Amino acid sequence: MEAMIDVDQVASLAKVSRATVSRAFTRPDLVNQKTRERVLEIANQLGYQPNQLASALRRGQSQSIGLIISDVLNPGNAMLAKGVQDAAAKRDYTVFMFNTDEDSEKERKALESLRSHMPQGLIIMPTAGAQENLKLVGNLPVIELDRASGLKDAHTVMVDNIGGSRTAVQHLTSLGHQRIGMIAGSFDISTAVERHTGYREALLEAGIPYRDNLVQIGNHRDDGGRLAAHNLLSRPADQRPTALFVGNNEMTIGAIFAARDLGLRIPQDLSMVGFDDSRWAKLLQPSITVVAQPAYELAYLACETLLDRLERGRTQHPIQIRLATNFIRRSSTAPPP
Amino acid sequence: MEAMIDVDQVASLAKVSRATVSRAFTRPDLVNQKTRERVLEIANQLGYQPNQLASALRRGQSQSIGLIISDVLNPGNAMLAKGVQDAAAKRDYTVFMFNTDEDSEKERKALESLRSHMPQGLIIMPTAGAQENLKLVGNLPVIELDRASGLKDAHTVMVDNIGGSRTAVQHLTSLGHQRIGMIAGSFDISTAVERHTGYREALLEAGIPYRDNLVQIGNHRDDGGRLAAHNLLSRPADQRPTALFVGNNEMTIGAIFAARDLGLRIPQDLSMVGFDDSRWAKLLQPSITVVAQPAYELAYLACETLLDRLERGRTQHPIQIRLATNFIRRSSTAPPP
DNA sequence: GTATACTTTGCAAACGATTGCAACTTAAAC
DNA sequence: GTTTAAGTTGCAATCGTTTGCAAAGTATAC
Repeated sequence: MEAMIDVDQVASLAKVSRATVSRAFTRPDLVNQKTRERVLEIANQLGYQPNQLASALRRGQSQSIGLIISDVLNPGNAMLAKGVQDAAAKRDYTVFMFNTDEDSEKERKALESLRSHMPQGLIIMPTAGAQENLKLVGNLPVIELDRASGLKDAHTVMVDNIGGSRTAVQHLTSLGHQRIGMIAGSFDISTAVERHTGYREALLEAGIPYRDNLVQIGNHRDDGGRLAAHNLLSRPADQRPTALFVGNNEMTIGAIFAARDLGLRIPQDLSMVGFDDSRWAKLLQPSITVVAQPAYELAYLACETLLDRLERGRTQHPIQIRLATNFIRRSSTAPPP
Repeated sequence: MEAMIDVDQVASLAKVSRATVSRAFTRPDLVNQKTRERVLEIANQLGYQPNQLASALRRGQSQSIGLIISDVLNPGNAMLAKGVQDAAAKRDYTVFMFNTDEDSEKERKALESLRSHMPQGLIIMPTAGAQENLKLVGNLPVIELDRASGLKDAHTVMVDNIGGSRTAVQHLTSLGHQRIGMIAGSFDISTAVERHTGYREALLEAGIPYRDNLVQIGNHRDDGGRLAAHNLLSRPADQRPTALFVGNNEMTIGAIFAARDLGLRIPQDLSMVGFDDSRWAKLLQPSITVVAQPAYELAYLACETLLDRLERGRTQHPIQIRLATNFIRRSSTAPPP
């Protein structure tokens, strides 16, 4: 940064004290209209801007928040990042973003790094190790986004995973499917558990017995989805599921590849519903039926909630918000063969 | 943040001065081995971590950099963000990220906001207004990523757009195409100009006259691509291009939709090559031939270059790096009908 | 023993803002 | 005119570090 200009330079040019300059910026009501204009004018000419670092240090408010997500490369997460950024920017906060890649150790490092920057709050998509890791940040206001760490009294902003899954599976049962497979995420993540619960509930509701061997756990990435789908789909035709419900977007890609590998046509031979909408879901032929999440709104809301909490003070009870999902029927589902 | 522990608390418990505690962390060589261990031990017990704000203020080094990209929702940009983040994290810098959405006004605001946080450097994917906006940050070390603002002596890290486009169009001409259309980005962005240049060069090389009416300018988004493609593809068969080269990933989506709208089969009726690889390009049937960019490496390199420059001091001459693109032939190209 | 060099420590002044307090100015009330 | 209140300003301490400088301690050489 070039030779920074500080309050004193503005002050001396405006022939006032350092204090008055500061107040001209932060407490307009406390300084005479005329003086204030003069100060602002000079500050502007000099290109003066208060040093956020110094200000933050003195006031104990950094005007920034932390954002920890699993991986911006996942479009859903990118959406979350954007939502948080936009909401923060609107209220003049800046955000420090970190990626964990689903790795608790990276999460810990991120939290350590974050801590020293004195954020005023944190929005986090917790990894499996978050309960432990979050101790690091003491009583920093935290909002858990998209999933829950399991921490008691946590503030959470999530979607209705159970309801979303149930709708998806209801759609399949109502088409007449009986053998519906699921590719779930690993159960140390709350969303995976909830989506699986929704699947069970919908089956129950339709009077279809739940069968363990129709559920495969994947690693949340496409290769995991492909493996899991292979496992389910390479069974003899009378045991093979006629429909697949996949727990997240990346694994859905894997499942599609698996179906192609095995020469199964969607939706004639196999119906498919994924969780999370995406660019390609709409673009593929057939386009993929999905449970869409309001990711942007979710993140925006989480951030607003956090900032409200910061500015208006603590709330008594933990805030727990659930947003509804949106079922989008496309062309990847049909009655069973 | 909970009641923060500061140097003084550690100091008094360790029975040393504030200065020694500080040095135990930052200048290990200047403090006695034994003392140092004791201090660190106590600091650890207390969960002490130096306040980055205070440290940054005193040292005049914030240990952070700014990152301004156009839109993290674009997977290519998300990749850039990730690359920068990873490179920065590895060297203990944190990054402030802002999105401009290609809007110069947002860019200006981002720069203002950034400035007050005293970053030590900036990596920016400049908008059309960047030349003007960048004046705001004085002589802050800047690296332009992915495209050039046009500023004299700027440091840039970009891909070989001309070469990449040329290869793509050469591929088309070698298949026998004569009427090759292009959907270009708007020419106030350097990449759009360069990609168009590559297109011209390849045509020239193949002895095919350049025709202005085969080039359409799109708005970089899918709707722009769709519109532009409609314009080119709805011409009578003997004037309609038999192949399309599209200047970025989003517009390629639009072009694909347009082809579908018009009932043109890819690649039988129309060959298509896009710039930028993506999830869906591989997934679609037919899969799309593309010019892939090493986005992650590009960003990683840009960040390392910036940090080197910060730590090793100014370089004499502006750094200008070009990385090669990677042509990936898939199934969307074939000889003309 | 003293002189010399080298480690190791502490003191106190920065960094650039904000803010409680007190002093001063001006206007209003009587 | 004096008293009182409200509106403006400045002084100086403070936020939590880092660091130049000098003092103190320790080791080595003579």
